[in-house]
Amino acid sequence: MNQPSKSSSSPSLRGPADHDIRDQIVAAANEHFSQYGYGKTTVSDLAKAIGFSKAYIYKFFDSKQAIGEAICANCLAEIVAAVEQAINVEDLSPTERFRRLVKTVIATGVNLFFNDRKLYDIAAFAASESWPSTQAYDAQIKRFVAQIVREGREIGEFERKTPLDETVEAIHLALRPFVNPLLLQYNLDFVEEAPTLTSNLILRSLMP
Amino acid sequence: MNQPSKSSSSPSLRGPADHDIRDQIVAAANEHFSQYGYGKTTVSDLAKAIGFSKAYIYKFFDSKQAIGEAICANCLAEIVAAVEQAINVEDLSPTERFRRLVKTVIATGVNLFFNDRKLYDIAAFAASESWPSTQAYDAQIKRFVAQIVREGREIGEFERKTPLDETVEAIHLALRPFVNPLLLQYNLDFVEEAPTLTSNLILRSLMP
DNA sequence: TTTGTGACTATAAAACTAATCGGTCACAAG
DNA sequence: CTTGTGACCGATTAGTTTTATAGTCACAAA
Repeated sequence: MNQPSKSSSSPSLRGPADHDIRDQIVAAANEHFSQYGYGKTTVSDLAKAIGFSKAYIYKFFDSKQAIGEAICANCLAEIVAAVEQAINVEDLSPTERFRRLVKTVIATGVNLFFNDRKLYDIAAFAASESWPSTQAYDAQIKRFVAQIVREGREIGEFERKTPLDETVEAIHLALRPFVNPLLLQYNLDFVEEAPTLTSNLILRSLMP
Repeated sequence: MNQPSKSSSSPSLRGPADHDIRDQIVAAANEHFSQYGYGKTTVSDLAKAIGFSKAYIYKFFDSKQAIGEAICANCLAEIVAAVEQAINVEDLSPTERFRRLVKTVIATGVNLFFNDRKLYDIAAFAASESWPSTQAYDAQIKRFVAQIVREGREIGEFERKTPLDETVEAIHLALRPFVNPLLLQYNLDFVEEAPTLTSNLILRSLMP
């Protein structure tokens, strides 16, 4: 067996999947990237930060971009977590759940933009290049939408004539300007009204 | 009166509003910008094209950007015209009118992107800087939407509970990714399904 | 007055060079 | 086997210099 044990899902990773050093690299990258930005951080900087040589980094990551991917994935996972927490509350109507989904996804994204701009820039670039992390994020949000719509239909709160797939796809498309980090930055002017306006529009279209 | 007679609406114009030379400049700019792009065209190029000196251009336009504004306005006016032609057909239901609005605005925008990329780039830049031409374009599309929704409500085809303003604003927001040239380029992947999907979603939300 | 220009400047973009950085590899130590 | 590195190469990038260009102005001809 010449091939080193690869991580379960993620590509462009090298060496043992769960390794102390890997976590150290990610931690250092998170600090450096968010402080100086992706472009101004060199791989040597990260190596120095954890007290190893640059070459050693490449035992764990395929490329600098792969490190960016990891940091970006963390970033987006936080948004997903925030949304999950917001909508997974007992005794919430699908309507209310959906409102919260929209509100939280926008608020968390905007927060990232203003309070962690350097990390946001990575996420935006990732979105522009369709990195796996971005696709996973997108898919996760879509899953949340599908879950809420399905529940709403079962309860009888939402209409059932339109194919579920079409509904979910359309909703996802309408939310894209605020879900996708690359697009969000061009829609900041609408961030105040958008949650209510868009939620209302979509919920009206879901009415039985 | 020291101030030269300014054009009625547009700022950053100089000298007589309707002047043969002005049209010549615009014509030359249209050709050069669409062929070589805004950046690669110099004001001297335009001057040479119409057989005058560069300085004379500045008797009619405040800046090179002002010329770009004029060309961009033409561009967007063509989209507006296409939409107008598509929806102003006798005996069309508001529903059908709306479908045509969405379909045409997307198709014309995409066409501009693929067949007149250099001009599209100007429009995209204009959108990113919110030039007056872009704002006017936006306002015009919004007016079309308002007109259709109003008619649909009068006929009883659309619901009347939601405030008209809110409805129009929400629809405009949902269409933005395809109306705004800056955003359109990031949504090309959805250009096939978007018209139907988005139209259906919005029309469902308009149902009485 | 209106039409038109050459000469000028300050700024921005090319062009070029030097340094840096991403990434690899052979090799060493435990 | 795993852990770890210095030396090296090609491609970007940073820094500088040089060139081109946007925009102004004083002035001239009709």
